[in-house]
Amino acid sequence: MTTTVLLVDDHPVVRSGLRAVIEAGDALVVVGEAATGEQAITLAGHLHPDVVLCDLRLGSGIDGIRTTIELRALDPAPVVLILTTFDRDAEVLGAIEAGAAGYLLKDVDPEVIVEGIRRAAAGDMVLAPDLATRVLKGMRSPLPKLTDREIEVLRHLARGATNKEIARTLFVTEATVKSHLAHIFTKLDVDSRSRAIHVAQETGLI
Amino acid sequence: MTTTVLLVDDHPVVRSGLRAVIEAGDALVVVGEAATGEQAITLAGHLHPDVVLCDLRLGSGIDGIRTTIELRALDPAPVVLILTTFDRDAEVLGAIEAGAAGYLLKDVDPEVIVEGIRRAAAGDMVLAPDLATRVLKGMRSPLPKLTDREIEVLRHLARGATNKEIARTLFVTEATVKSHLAHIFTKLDVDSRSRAIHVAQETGLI
DNA sequence: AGCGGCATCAGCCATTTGGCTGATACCTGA
DNA sequence: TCAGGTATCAGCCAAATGGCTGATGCCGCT
Repeated sequence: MTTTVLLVDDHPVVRSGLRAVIEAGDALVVVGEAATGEQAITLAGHLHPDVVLCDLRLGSGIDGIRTTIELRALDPAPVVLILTTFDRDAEVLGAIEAGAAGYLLKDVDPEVIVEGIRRAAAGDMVLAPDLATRVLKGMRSPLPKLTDREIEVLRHLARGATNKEIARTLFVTEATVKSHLAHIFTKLDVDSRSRAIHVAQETGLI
Repeated sequence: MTTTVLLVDDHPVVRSGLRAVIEAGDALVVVGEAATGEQAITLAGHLHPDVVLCDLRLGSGIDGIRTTIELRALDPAPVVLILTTFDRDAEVLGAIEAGAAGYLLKDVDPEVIVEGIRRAAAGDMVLAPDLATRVLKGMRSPLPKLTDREIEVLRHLARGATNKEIARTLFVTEATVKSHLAHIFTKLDVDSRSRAIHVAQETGLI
């Protein structure tokens, strides 16, 4: 019984590499490739692959998490395995919550990827070893929930804007910006804008 | 006359993909693969490839620019073609200054990569279209040269450290840290730590 | 109708940060 | 030997930042 796989990655080169790696064995067969999340959803609806191997970052369109959610809503729902370069906490959790069966880092050896797909197809949870603890850690101290406005302020912060500049851009007073910042600092458990930026980038909040 | 190519990328999957893409035609042959810059330099010294296709980000070891410099110091020196996902100004310039014959973005189609290698091997300069203007723009305002100490301070800055913390870590007084920061700010043409962090990240300084 | 969350704003005050000027010491290369 | 770059430190001062307390209006949910 061969397992069918759909590849989703915005880089043609990576797709070629995955295809080469996956088809080197004979238990897996790549039935399709998609460059965007939208394409992946359409293709999966037609091809009914057993497993979808999906990059988290998909360029301009919808991201891997959104794609995962849509894929899992299909009937029959494919097993979704997330593949990515970075191991940001927020994204690990996001992917798992979205219904992904696991999470592989791109810098692992081919056989690990193949083995991951095999195990995911069998219904196992697949996590890169150094990620398992991270996920658990994340479970213990769930990501702080920032409001949309706070995220917006955070983005300006990360671009190096001063309170005054942020205030001007958002058409509010500096007092308001300071208020948002105070909340952000509390939620992120930091006490300076620099560290807030750092934490936000670390956890993938922005 | 076939052109020999050495692949340098820390992701096995990407190497597989590049190999598949490159060897699809018959004008190019991949003679080796390296996962790190150090490995690339050693291999290039033995294999004497015509072209080295090198990722800018190589994980933990030396980066693509450093690798380029070392490769260009070999005799005979291979043509170095930089491949990467991001089009950061600093890195474009850095790579060109380091002697790279060009710069390709990873998200292009296979044939563009093959064509790029062919042209680089022929002695052409290869720049992704949307990068040419960027390079020229960058030429006008060359990258500021920071000292080692300043880079060190900048890293701590980017991790959100206060002046006091940086001072403690580096075993100097706060006055010294402030002095370094003043120089950094002047060189980066900014006036706040947040913006310094942003510029440093944008330009790939850290 | 009331409660909680959110976005908005204000004032006060201590700390941090950044601009400026200037000094010492070391090292390297002309 | 001298100039220039680097790293180190100091003091002064203005501006930005962060902590605190508190207030208003809006919206959605119960």
